[in-house]
Amino acid sequence: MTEEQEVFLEHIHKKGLKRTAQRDLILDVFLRTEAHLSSDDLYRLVHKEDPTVGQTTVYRTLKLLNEAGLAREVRFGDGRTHYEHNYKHQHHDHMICSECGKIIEFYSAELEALQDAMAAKHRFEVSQHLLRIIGVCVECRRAKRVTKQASPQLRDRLASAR
Amino acid sequence: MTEEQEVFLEHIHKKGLKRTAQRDLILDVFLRTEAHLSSDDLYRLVHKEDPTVGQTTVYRTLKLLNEAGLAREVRFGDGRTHYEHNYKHQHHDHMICSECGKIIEFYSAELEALQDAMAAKHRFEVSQHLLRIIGVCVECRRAKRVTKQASPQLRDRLASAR
DNA sequence: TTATTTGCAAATCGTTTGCACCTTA
DNA sequence: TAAGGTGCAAACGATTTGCAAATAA
Repeated sequence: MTEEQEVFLEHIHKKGLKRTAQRDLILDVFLRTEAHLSSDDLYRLVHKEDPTVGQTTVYRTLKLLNEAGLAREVRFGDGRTHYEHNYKHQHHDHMICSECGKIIEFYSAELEALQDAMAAKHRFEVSQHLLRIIGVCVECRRAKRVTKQASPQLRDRLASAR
Repeated sequence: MTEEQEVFLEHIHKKGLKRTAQRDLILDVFLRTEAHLSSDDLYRLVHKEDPTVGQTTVYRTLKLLNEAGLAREVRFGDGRTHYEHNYKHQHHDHMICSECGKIIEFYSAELEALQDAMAAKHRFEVSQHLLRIIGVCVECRRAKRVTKQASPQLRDRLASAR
C-alpha cells in the first residue's frame, strides 16, 4: 500500500464514501503516469486495463483525487482540464511550447517571493498562484531555424514528421 | 474618430474585410466599458443599445478586436473567456478575490525580468506570459474578521448582504 | 439492508459553424 | 455585382446530471 493510497482511503473514509475497484484502478493508473493528463487521456489508459469503466467515473474520481490533495487541476487554456501529481510534489510553474505542446516545469524561489511581496503590497491574502509562460522551446526553435534554410523537399519532410 | 477606431479600420482594411454598423457599435460599447467582459457580458450591453445584434456577431467581433490588438483574451479558469482593453495598455497581471470576484491589476518590472530570466535559462523563447494570484482581498478579509467575532445575528445580516 | 457508486444517455455551458438572406465596397 | 457579414438554429466538445441497476459497508 503506497502512501498515496493511504491518503486516498483516509479521504474516502472521512467523507463517508466507499472504496471501489474502479477508484482503486483509476488512482493506480494516475499514479503510474507521470504527465499532465486530461480526464479523457486518463480514461483511455484506464479503459485499456478495464474496458467496463466509464468516462463519468473517471471525471468523478479525478475530482475526488483533487479534493484529497493527490491531484492538482491545471488549466492550460485549451479548454480541457488537466491533472498533475500533487502529493509531496513541490509547487511549480509551467512553460508551454506553442509549437509542440511540450510542458516544462520550473520553480524559482525569487519568483515566489516577489509574487508574495506584490500580494502583500495590495494587502491580498494569497491562496494560490499560477504562472504560465507560453513560447517556443529550444528544440522547436532549432527546427524552425533549419526549416528556414532548408530546401523545399527537406521542409516537407520535416513538416510531415511532426 | 478615436485612435482605437482607426486601428480597427486599418485592420479591417488590411484583411480585406468590411466595416459594418454592428462592428462599430460593438467596438464602441467595448471601449466605453472598463472591465473584464465576457462575450456574453458585452452581448447584453450591446443588446440594450441595439436588440437586433446577435450573440454570434459579438463572438466574431471580439476575435477581430483581439487580432487587431485592441482587446486581449484572458481566461480566469471559470470556463468563459474574458476580454480586456489592450491598446496602449501596458501588460499586467491579475489578483482575483475568491470571495467577491474582484480583480486587481498589477505590474512588476522585477517579476517580468525574473520570468524572462527563467525562460532564458531553459532557452525558451517567450511569446506571452500569464500570472494569476488567487486569494482574498483586503475588504473581504476585513469582512471575514468581523464575521468571526460577530454575533450570529450580525453574521446572518452580513451573509445575506453579499 | 441501506447508502453510495456505477455507467449510460440526456442535459448543460460556452463557443463555433452551416446556411439562406442582407450589406458593403 | 461580388465578396463579406449577419442572425438563427444546429453542431460542438468538455463536463455534469438524472436515473435505474449494482455494490460496498
